[in-house]
Amino acid sequence: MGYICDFCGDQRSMVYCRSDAACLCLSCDRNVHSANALSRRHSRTLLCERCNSQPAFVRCVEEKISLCQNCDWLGHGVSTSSTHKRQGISCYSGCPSAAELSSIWSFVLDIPSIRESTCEQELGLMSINENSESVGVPPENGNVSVSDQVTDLPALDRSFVGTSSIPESSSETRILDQPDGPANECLPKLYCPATKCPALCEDDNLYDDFDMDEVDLNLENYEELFGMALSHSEELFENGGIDSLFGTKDMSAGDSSCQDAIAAEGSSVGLVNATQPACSNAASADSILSTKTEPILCFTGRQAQSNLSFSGITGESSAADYQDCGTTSMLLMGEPPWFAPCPENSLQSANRSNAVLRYKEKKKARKFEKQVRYASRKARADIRRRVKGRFVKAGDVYDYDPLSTTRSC
DNA sequence: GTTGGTTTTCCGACCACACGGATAT
DNA sequence: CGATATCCGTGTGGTCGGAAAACCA
Repeated sequence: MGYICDFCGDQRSMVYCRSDAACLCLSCDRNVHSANALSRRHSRTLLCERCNSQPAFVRCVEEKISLCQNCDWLGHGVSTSSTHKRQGISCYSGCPSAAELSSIWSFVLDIPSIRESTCEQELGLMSINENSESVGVPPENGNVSVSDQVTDLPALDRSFVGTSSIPESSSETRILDQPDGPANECLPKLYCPATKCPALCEDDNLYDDFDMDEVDLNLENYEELFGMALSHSEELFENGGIDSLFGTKDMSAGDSSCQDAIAAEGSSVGLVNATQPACSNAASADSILSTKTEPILCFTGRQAQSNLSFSGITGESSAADYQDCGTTSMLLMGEPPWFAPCPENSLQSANRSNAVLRYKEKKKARKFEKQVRYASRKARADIRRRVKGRFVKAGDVYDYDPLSTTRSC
């Protein structure tokens, strides 16, 4: 596993894609993730150079090696090597060029295959899910931000390995500890711990059953259904919280993405509302984490409600995703969702009904594309002869031949 | 508004067999 | 300990049939 590219099986794998759970060489990474807009959004990071199977999240400056959390812990948890300087490794999406990769990972200049990487035509499509604050955004590269900040990762980072506690990175602490104020209101919006460091959640079984890719989190549906936080928050209060939302009959089991999406959003609104009066200290915030919605959505509250942070579940979700979601963004911005009731409730109700209608239509038209895991098997199945749709033994009579559409009987 | 019959939609099961992972040698 | 052989579970698509939903009188 690992080391050799999962796609071509030839080149040495360099990056890890969480969405595909695949180790890829740079060439295949570029090819695979330039296929379409969705694949471009896959969050990738360097592959751990020690175990060659997990995404790296730090670069040991002393040893010049990229390590996943586990290997970092094994290598730096004890002995004198624990004092090694380590540099956070950024995730990226899109199709970065060699220059862009070099800009975010200065150390990759040591790796010839990256120097050789070319994808100039895709310049500007890369986005970096940064481990630390952005320090510059080259105009020609849009949403690329760069940081080579070297940090000493505190022992605290390792303490949650194998536990179900919520990861708390140093950067998180840095953000959350900042004083409240207008200048900081935007920080939670940009902050997404799981995105910044996939490895932080990698060992956390808490998230094993939740995969953003699988549920295809559709933020557009959020806005359709939850465009008005007020009406929903009121409904949640009236109906006793998120359970009523989970029981919505409109949400068929097959449409798990919408269900999960709504669950996530509903949880965010509902929980914030329901717990807001008591959510003024760390203890109350922690209590949120113990609710049954924990696997779906995590909150990391530290100080006041304005510091409530939205924590993504997997590295796949990016800050940009949340920026797309008006309601969530509002929460992230620290604005109280329980703002004064609007006198135009009837109008909002009508709008909401329209939104639900649009959602239903959209849902009806929606088709889940089957994902083929093994192209070779598909190729074989495509040419196999059948009888009434069933495969038949080679040489037996058949009534359908995909190749010639002829019949033997 | 309710009921019963008809039509439409949805979804799981079925088939053979190459492939890949696990295990044994 | 690595290489090879063997075993066994998995996945693939078109069609069918039953269940559920939708529709209509």
